[in-house]
Amino acid sequence: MNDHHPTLGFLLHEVARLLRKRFEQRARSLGFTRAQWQAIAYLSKNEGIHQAGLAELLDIEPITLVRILDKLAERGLIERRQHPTDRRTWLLFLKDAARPLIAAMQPIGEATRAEALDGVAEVDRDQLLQTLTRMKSNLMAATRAPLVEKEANYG
Amino acid sequence: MNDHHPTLGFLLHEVARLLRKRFEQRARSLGFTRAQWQAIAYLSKNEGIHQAGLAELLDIEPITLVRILDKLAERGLIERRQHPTDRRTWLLFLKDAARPLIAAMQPIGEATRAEALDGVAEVDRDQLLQTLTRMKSNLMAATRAPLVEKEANYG
DNA sequence: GCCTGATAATAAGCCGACTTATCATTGTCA
DNA sequence: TGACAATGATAAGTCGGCTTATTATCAGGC
Repeated sequence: MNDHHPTLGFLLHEVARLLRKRFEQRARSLGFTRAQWQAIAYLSKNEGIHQAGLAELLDIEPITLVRILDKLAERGLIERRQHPTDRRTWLLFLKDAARPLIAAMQPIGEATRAEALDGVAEVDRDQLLQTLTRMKSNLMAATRAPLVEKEANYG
Repeated sequence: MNDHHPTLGFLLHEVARLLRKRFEQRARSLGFTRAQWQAIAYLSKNEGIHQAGLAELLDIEPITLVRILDKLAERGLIERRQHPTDRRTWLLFLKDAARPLIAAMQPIGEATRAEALDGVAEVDRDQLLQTLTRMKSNLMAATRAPLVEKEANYG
């Protein structure tokens, strides 16, 4: 938190929030949310996956996914089927009702992205992706190895 | 949602979430959250502001701020005082208990940022800030002027 | 002076993220 | 083979966003 402009963290948080908000403004007419759409999108490329696996792909906690899937299942968009041998496990499948939605969502994502990146040069877009990807891997490494770290060691 | 790698929106969302999570891992010992810290930080530079004004600065909805302030007030970190003439309005002030926390938070923010940006060149950091700032203003403009737009006009 | 519209704060209720904990099941290995 | 650790799903409860709606109050115009 410097003088007047926010730090990188807050800025990133705000941009992500605005992007999400904008996406949802547009997607509302279709009647579901970014998180639901994301779950469907990933699932469409990985049918038959189990919940823990999908949560891993989405990089969210399993319990977060459970509730999203509950809603999608209620609405008849996905289906949980029993694993043939492991009775703890559910396998996930799209139902046909979900498929047209995938097609409908794509252009909304593209329009939102285009709007956000208006006036940003191609090279800078590439650079943005690169930098963010690096940050993501730094942070994933850091959050996994919780706190045996600089400040902990110094203290 | 392209083939295997996530779109910009999802990537941004993930990086922001990881950064937040990491910050909160570190700040937990101090006992408050990113949103609370952010409110305190902005407030420390704008004491005497009213709630609507602070919400505007933070770019969140007033009702979102109310709850954050409720918690901070419960813990004796901030104070709502009556406006001298306008009885609708509360003016916000930090209490002395909050001041040491500001000092404690700063290095946590810096450490988290440094960790996230490890291996990212100085120019690329600058570029990142610039691109994100541009995206933020694009999106703020877009979300304000809700939906009289491309897809709406074409339809 | 009074009505009407704007503004400040808040309530209610939804959503999706989290942590922590529980329960059933499975797999391992001594 | 039988105890125990690991794993899959879920529950409970918290947090911070949101939308929509309500209550007070203020400010202007007639």
